[in-house]
Order: sequence, then C-alpha cells, then structure tokens
Amino acid sequence: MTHTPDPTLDTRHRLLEAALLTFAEKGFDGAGIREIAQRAQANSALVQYHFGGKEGLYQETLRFVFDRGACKIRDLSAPPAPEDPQARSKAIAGVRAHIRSFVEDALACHGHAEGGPFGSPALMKAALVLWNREVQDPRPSVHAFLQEAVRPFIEHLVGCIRVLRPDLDEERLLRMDMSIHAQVLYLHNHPELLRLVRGRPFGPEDAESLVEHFTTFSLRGLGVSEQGA
Amino acid sequence: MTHTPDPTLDTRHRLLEAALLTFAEKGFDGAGIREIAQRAQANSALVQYHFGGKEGLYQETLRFVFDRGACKIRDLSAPPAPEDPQARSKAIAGVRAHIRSFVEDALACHGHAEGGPFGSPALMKAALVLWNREVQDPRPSVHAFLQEAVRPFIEHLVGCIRVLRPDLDEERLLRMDMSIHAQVLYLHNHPELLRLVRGRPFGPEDAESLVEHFTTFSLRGLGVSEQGA
DNA sequence: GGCCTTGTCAAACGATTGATTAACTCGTTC
DNA sequence: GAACGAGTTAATCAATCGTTTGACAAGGCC
Repeated sequence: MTHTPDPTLDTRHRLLEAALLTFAEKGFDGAGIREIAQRAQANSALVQYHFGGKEGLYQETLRFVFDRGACKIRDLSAPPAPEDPQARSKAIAGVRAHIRSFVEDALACHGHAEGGPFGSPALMKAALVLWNREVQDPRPSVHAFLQEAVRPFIEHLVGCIRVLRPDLDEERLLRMDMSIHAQVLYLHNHPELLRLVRGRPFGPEDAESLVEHFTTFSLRGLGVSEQGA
Repeated sequence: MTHTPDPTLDTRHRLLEAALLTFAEKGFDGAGIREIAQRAQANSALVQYHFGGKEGLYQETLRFVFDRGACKIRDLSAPPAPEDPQARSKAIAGVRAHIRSFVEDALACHGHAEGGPFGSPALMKAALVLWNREVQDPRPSVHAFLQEAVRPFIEHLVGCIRVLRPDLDEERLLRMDMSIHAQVLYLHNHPELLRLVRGRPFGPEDAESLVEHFTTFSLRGLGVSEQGA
C-alpha cells in the first residue's frame, strides 16, 4: 500500500513522488500535505519551503509527470507529405503507431514490470491518473500548459488522417480524430468500468490484440482499406 | 453563478439540488456542507438530520440523479431476434438510437432550453458530471449500485452488434461495444478538451450531424454496410 | 391542556486543514 | 572562528471541517 521512498533521493524528489501517489489516489482536495510529507518521510513544512505551498506542489507534480514523458508521443515520425508515393501506407502506419502509444501506456501500469520513465508501475499508473484527470477537468492554473501539451497529439493524428482522406474538411477531420482518440482514451479513463464489464481487467498481454482491434476498427471507420499497407 | 433555489420546494429537495450543483463543481472533498446548505438556504445541521451526514447526502444525490433518468436508455427497444427478417435494419436502427441517446444527453446541457428531467440545464449538466465521474472512479459505497445501472447499456448495444456480426465471439463483441461506447462517452467526459481543440464547444445544433458521424464511423468499424437500413 | 414527533435553528464541539514561526544543524565562505 | 545561507525540525497559527447539542415552533393525538 504505502510505498517505501528511496532514501537516497533528495527530499524535494521524495516529496514529488509522494505527492504524485497521494494526489492520484485522493485528488487535490482529498490529499493532505501531512500525509504526503509522512509518505516522503519528510516534514510537512518543507512543502512550503520547496514549493511555496500545496498548490505549488501540485503544479510541480504535474510538470514532473509531463517532463518524464509519461504522456508524450513516442516513435511517431512526422505525417508523410502528400507527394510521397508511400504516403498512404506511411499514414496507416502512423495511425497504428499512434494507437499503440496510448494502448501501451494504458496497459503497462497494470503489469508488474519494473522500469519505465518513473521506475515503478505504481508511479506510472499514478502519473496517468493525474494526467488524464487534468485533461478532463483542467485546473485553471494549468490550462495554457495543457493546451501546449495536447496539441501535438491532435496535429499528428489529424495529419495522418488528412493523407488518408484528403476529401474531408477540417471539421470532419477533427471528428475522425475524435472517434479514434476517444477509443484509446477510453482505456485510460474507464479501468473500473472495463473490469466491471469484462470481469477481468486488460493487461499488458492484451496490448497487441487491442492495438489491432482499434486500428482495424478505426481504418474501417475512416473508410480506408488496409490494402497495400 | 449561484442559482436561486425554488422556495416552494421542501428543504430536503433544495438540499439535494444544491448538493448536486456543488458536488459537480468541486467534487466530494472540495464541497463543504456549509456551502451546500447556504446554497439551499437551509441550516447546515439539516444535512445530518435528513441524510445522516455528508456521505449519506452524496449517496442520496447520486440516487436522485439516477432516479430522474438522466442516464437511462431512452426509446430503445429490445434487440431484434435473429429470425426476424428485418433483424438487420432493426439492429442498425438500434445502434443509431443508442448513439443518439448519449449524444443528446451530452449536448442538451450546453443549450439554454428549459425542461428535461431536472427542470434546468444547469442541473442536467451537473447530473451528468456527477454520474460520469462515478462511472470512471466509483466510490466503493456505490460500486454495486453502479454495476446494476451500467449493465443494461452494455447488453443493449452488444445485442445489436451480435445481430450484425453473428460471427464474433463474446470477447470481440465487447471490444466492438467498447469502441462505440468510447466515442459517445468522449463527448461527455472531455468538454474542455473539445473546446480547446475545436475553438468552440459542441452545442445542441450539432447533435444530428454528430449522431450521423458516430453511426457511420461505427457501422463501418463494425464492418457493416448501411445498405437497406 | 399535556405530550410526543417533526423540522429547523444558532451555537459550539473536537479534529484537521494549510500555513507560519523560531530554533537548530550543517557545510561553505570570508 | 565568525558569519552566512540552505535545509530541516517541532510547535503553533487561524481557519475550516463535519458533526453534535440543546432549544424552539408547529402540528397531531390522547
């Protein structure tokens, strides 16, 4: 339950990890700085000293999560130029890679594998919980920061879709993007609902088949045949 | 901002409406019973008297939301029997009706129309916020209650999909259900993200075109032609 | 009239909240 | 070795939290 903090980490870092776990479990209002400090084996007054207060600690925790790249696009090259003869197959691969990036993030934290950008699955899971919560209902203080973080995702996927469906206007491209992003975000945001419906949660072993399902469903939905990919 | 409670309502009902708005805005921990009571123009001790405490008030608020049918399936007949000669077109109509039910709920609260199961768009919006928050991260005390509430949705949509794709096993039916439900839930859960990406939020005037988009995308994703529907 | 229940109220309860203070240690610098 | 800033500590701050209490008014019942 309560994780033993690494005593070799400096206090500031221990506080950030403890805050990440506690904020993810109980939310901003539900988490107390005393509980966070105790988890980090530090004095609660150090929250004011290092971060200026609870709000500052929360913002720094979000930046900590974001800088570690828990929610960054990985292995995604720029969308192909329309004149590229392989533009179509590259765009299809881009959609698949985009989906894979989200699916792997969502399922990795359910496994017991060590490593990852945060060192432990528990921290990785907490990072995703915190991040997704902020995407859904952004605290005003992080609104601008959020916009800067989210836009690359949209632009990459819309770029791929535009190659596959050059006939669509911007509004329809966004709706296609919405239908695809919605599927992969569902994995992140509804773990309890999925456990309820399926009986057992998805695990890392389901990653490949889920990527294929979402990709097939989405390409069909786009009206694109996978031929020649 | 703060709504004037209807003085003709009895205190218990005014407290429920005030709790609905406040819990939706600030969450369980962020909302105080003094603030709720003030909003209801009532004494804060009445929370204990009528509901046994803050936790009881929250549970009663959820039941209030659920009983009003903010999140019930509307106009959805049972999935057609396979031997029905019109089974296929009825199943397609079922998918479309299912999607429409979610889309209309998600967009109605952005309009200024009166009426609805809660009388005001503000209450309707708050009800959906509270409900979706509980679906994503259920408070343990409402876990069983949630299961009973969610299952009909899955069963109806899976029933329609089964008619359209009788070749799929249960696991694959659930994944199709997931891909469709994910799209419509995205509308509910990411209003800020949508506003961020599109510039302007969706409104009731977008309902029909969104229903058509989701339906077309989903039927294609299912591998079903809309011919003859 | 006497009595009980129901609903409401102001006041206060102890506990906990985030924040502040002053003292203290330790390593560095002059 | 005196002075200093950075880091840490226990103790305490005022404010707010959910809850409890005792009193009071109104209505039904005997």
